Amino acid sequence: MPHRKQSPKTDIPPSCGACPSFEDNMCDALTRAAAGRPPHFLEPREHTALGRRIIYRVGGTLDRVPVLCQGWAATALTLSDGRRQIISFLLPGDLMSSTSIFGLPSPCSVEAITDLRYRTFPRADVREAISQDPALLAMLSRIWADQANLADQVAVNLGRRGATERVASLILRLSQRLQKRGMTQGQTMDFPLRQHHIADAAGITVVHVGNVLAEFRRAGLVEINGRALTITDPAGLRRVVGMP
Amino acid sequence: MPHRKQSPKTDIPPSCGACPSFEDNMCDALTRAAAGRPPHFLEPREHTALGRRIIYRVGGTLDRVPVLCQGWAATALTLSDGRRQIISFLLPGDLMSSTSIFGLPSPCSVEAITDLRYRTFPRADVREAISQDPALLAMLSRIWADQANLADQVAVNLGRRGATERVASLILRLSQRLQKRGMTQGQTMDFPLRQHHIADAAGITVVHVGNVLAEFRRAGLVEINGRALTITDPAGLRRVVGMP
DNA sequence: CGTGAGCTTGACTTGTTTCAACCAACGTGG
DNA sequence: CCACGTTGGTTGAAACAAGTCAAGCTCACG
Repeated sequence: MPHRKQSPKTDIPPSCGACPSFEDNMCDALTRAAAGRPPHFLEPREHTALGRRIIYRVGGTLDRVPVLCQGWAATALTLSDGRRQIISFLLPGDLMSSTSIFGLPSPCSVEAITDLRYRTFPRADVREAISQDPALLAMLSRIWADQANLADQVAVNLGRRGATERVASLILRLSQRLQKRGMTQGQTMDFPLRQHHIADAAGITVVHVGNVLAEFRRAGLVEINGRALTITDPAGLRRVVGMP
Repeated sequence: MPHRKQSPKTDIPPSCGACPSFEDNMCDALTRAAAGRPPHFLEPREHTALGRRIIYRVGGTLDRVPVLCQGWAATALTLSDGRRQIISFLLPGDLMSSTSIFGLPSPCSVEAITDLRYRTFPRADVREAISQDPALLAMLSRIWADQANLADQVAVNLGRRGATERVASLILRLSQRLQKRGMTQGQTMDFPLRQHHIADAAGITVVHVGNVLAEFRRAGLVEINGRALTITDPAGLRRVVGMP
């Protein structure tokens, strides 16, 4: 049979620490919250996953709270006829399922884009830590608010903007989030997304994504080489989405 | 100058109690949480607002937590060039701004559709009640999960469905939410939305909304008379959104 | 070397927007 | 009371954005 292997030559380095440090990194916060507690309280479990794999299915409940440490993932929803919408991209340091904290069913599936490394914390411990530590609750509320904010932006994008605006805003938003994590080199960043990821996130077809990106390249706005993306004209790109 | 009056012949009845009782009604929950507490703890303030008025602006912070008791409102985001996206419709019993609980800036504006009655609770008290009562925290988490769920559905709708599907799913979702509140009479419900509200929520133009609704009427799916909407063929409408 | 995943390009079709005119209902102010 | 302006809805024709279909390309893998 033809090649079914998912991600051939990858070796995932061991242990956290690759998890970038930034405001509201749950991995950091929970690890710190475990200090001075009984031995196995909040003890994380380490996991890895291959690219393109579905990690959590929609509607499922988890008894551990997962935090992404390395690699890119996406949360998505698929209609019965196969149409797919990517709700958000998960970057290192992101909580992978906020509903898991309260044992509620997940509203969307989580899928690996690249090979991943992630940790899971026992739900009961997380819940206890949150209800005892006001700072943790405040952080959780900031994460919630952030997600709501993002969801609202996604809604305006999908509902009220054209294809070029959507793709531009997607790239800009990713760039900002990566910058916060110190994962950019100047205007260049690691960019493992295939065009079909962009299509499913922007709510347009793969073919059209190709056209839009080609247009951007011709206009000297962005440059994509292999798995790296460079924003050659940040101001121009921002002008595309109407944010001068 | 011509008539600037907003809602001519409305009289808003006094006091809560119109607030429908259903799972996760914050108004109820907070009122119950105030029982057996010092006199002014969690004491609500009553408010009214006229239809079409903006109640809270995007980016603002509130020191009181608002809960809608009567009437319909919408949360919306407007682009600099005037394009508008309605994120969600607020129905009686809904928390009007979940970020207000933690004093975080609102990601969207809140606008009255009909004349409204709503109550606000002091933020500090709400926060204290939540951190002391696990049941309240659990309820908040359910509300938040519900909103995330809704946001995800909105994203699929806007990103991956056509106009007719979007409008149908909008009507169905509203009908379900009203049913939960006991605000429907059979398949008929009070429906104060104008076509431009539907347009801004579904991410299409007013003209096109008119076309889609006319098509629904011709197909015998829904009937709109004045301010009442009847789903004449629920199964048929569900079939439109691909949910048999 | 063969295969499949991913990207590019072009021609054609479809869905949605835009523009425009028109009507009905309603309040308002002369 | 009537004439007027506004809001909300309806309809049709033309313009446009995006989708679909199809072919050809590269490249990494097995």
